[in-house]
Amino acid sequence: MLSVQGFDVNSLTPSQRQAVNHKEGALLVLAGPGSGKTRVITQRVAALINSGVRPSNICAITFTNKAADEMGQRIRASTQGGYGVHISTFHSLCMRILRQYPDETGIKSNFSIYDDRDQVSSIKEAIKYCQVDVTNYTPAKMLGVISRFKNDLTRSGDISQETSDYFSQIAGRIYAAYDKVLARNNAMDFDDLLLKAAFLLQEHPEVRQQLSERFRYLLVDEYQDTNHAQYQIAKGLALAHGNICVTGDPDQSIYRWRGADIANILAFEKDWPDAVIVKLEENFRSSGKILSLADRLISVNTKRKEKSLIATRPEGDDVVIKAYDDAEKEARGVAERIRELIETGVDLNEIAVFYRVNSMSRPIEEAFVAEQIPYQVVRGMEFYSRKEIRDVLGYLKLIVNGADNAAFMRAIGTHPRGIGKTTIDRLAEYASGRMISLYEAAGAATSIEMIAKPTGAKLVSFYNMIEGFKKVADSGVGAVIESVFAESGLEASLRADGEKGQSAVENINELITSAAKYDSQAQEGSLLDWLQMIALYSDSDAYDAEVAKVSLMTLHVAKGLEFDNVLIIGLEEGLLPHERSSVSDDELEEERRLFFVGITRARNNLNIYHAKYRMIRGQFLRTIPSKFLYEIGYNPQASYESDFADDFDDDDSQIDGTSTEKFRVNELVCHSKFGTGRVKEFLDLGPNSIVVVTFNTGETKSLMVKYAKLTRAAR
DNA sequence: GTGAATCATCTTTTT
DNA sequence: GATGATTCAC
Repeated sequence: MLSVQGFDVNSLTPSQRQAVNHKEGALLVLAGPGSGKTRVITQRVAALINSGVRPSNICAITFTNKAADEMGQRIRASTQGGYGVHISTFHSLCMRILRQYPDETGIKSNFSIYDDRDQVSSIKEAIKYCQVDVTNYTPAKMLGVISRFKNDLTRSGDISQETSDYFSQIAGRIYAAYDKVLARNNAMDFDDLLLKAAFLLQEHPEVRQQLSERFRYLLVDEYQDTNHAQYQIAKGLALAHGNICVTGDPDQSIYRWRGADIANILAFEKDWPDAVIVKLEENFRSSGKILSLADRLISVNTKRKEKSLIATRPEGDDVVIKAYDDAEKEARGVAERIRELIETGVDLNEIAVFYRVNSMSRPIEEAFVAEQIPYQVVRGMEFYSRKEIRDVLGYLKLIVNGADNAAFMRAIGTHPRGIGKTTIDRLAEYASGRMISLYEAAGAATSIEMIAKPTGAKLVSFYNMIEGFKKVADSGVGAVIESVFAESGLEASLRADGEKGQSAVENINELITSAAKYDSQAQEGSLLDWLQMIALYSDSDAYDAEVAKVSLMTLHVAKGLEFDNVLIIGLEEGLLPHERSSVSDDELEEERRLFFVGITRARNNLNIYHAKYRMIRGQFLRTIPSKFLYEIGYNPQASYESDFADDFDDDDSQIDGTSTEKFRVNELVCHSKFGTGRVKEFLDLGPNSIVVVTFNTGETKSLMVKYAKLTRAAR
């Protein structure tokens, strides 16, 4: 009855059937969690194919590569010849489009795709070039600003140097400089893929025409998490025929910080006035008790279209909510709970642990190791961001794209080779003077006056080595990596590095194996194709749902997945909701949706934990239970008071021997870390009094008086 | 000029 | 508590 995998049309609800059978024109599927949304999309694609539409005329866009793979498998399972359907993420689709139209965009198709670390080094260069105060314009901040510009399809030239405020002017200049750095390196960041594709469609009607002839039916999953650029791309692709189907749930929008705009759902009805709207409100996934908890939580959000969650399953087990003393005990509690579940015959791959930030996986992992519970951490880019892997990729990117200075720096710095900072600085000076890449400059290094002849010879031999690799590149990706690894000196340097080097060697061997696999599967895969593919491939895509292991992941990664048993940890103020997101009501509502997403992943069994103390930035701090706990109808205070004294009173006096002070509202205070601030609220709880302070940095923090070491500001 | 060692900084979420 | 920038010793 619950089988979401099944494809028996007769088992569809009337709404689902309506969505599947609506083949021409615009369709908006508003679907709650567990409503069989992905099933509807998949079946709709199958229905299109079975009614005679050529698979290659269908384009389905998913949120992750993993989701794309799964959808592909399901479509192939339920159709004959479902192979030609284009299924990918927005980013992968845009990459392909950009490679297809180099003349229209002026982008050479061997571009590098920059990940976050390449971006940081590029933005640093841009900031330096602009000669602005580094403390006000930090790399992370500027990358965030630029990313928002790009996602809103604002180009650096669009930012007025006259009418904008001072910060925007500077940001605009840094944005322009950053663009120049990327262009010089023949590189694109993730946002560029979207932005350039969006403008390609906007400014070249003939391209738009060709693409809408190719993709006569467009489907977009997780539409609530599309940003403006993605919205324009989808609109542009469907403009000619209007066959566009999108599915989404505003209550599951958790990427607002990345530019996702729920307004896209509202705009859909305006853009496509004839759009049919289908609502899927029945939930086939979660037990009644889990669902009513989720409903209670999400109802607190005020900026939301009222939508009901209709349970179709029995009430089920009680949701377990528990407090532990600290993160270690919480982790042990998780492990114990999982042991219990295993004893009742639960499969390991039907258990997942969710948390707000990646660093929270560590105590859990330690507990699992101690308890011998097999697990997999599903993380963003774990494998490809390993140092040794990035080193190898540096060489490979340089082989494909000699203009990529970041790749040059990475490759030349993998291990000591007698070329140091001074030489690189001089090389960079020479290269920028002649408007050539570092790589080209290295090839001519012996004729650079500032560089000593023996050092210059080393640079030239590095250049010749890379040139040599180019010849190997035709014989397959695996082969290139093998020769790069052996001949660059990287292998020798790692092998001389003991145990640590040994594991690095193993990782690179794993890379070679996967590349060789790619060689044998891809029909005409080149090194360039492979590089651009893995740049958009994250480790969460490698997550294996079949393997007998418990899954650990952030709440963001959990979106779109489901498990029989779910454990969510760290329900504490500052963590969930996260302190960086608690500034505005909108952000708080997004945190609430994030928790909602986590809860609604669970089919049968849900466990929610929080710790009374947690190590934050190296400090052991007493926590405040998350307001979300109260919102789901649970009073954490009781568990806090009961055993607080036994466990911690002794330590308390050692942490801070001073007696509890009483602060008045509006009083000026000083904190060793956060600086000065003004008391906003004082909760007199005797020795456990809490003071809420708005600091001059703009942050508002709730602090336990006895730990915070607040002093009254003299004045 | 190079490479190791120390010091300081910051710490959300992801394609 | 990791990563990067800077200093320091050869």
